[in-house]
Amino acid sequence: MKTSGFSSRVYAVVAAIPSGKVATYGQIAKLAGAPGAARAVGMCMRHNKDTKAVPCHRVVGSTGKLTGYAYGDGIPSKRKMLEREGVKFKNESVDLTLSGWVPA
DNA sequence: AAACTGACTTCTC
DNA sequence: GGAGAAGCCAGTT
Repeated sequence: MKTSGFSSRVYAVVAAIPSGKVATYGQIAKLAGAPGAARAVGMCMRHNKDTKAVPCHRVVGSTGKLTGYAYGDGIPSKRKMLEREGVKFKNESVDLTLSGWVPA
């Protein structure tokens, strides 16, 4: 669905996340031009249908905790994919200190 | 147009 | 650090 330009910006930002790194919803919202709209970002991700065009699995919570994921087995599958890309995990959360995406 | 919902974030206990 | 409550933003109904 077209929804709005905001969603398009969100998709663009998420698509810009390099492999082996993860970004938080707040970070994406800020880069998308709507700081604080972390929830809105998550909504777009859920609506997203192109997981390969928009790696929503590289999007995690502020603490690195894996949230949502409407594909595969959900969280478990998401976690597995990230680990495969080289993302460091702390139990059920991502180690943002090592795998946190830092936009240029 | 108003109200509700949601893959969030932050504060306080 | 974990549990509970309040606040924000955009989208959907």
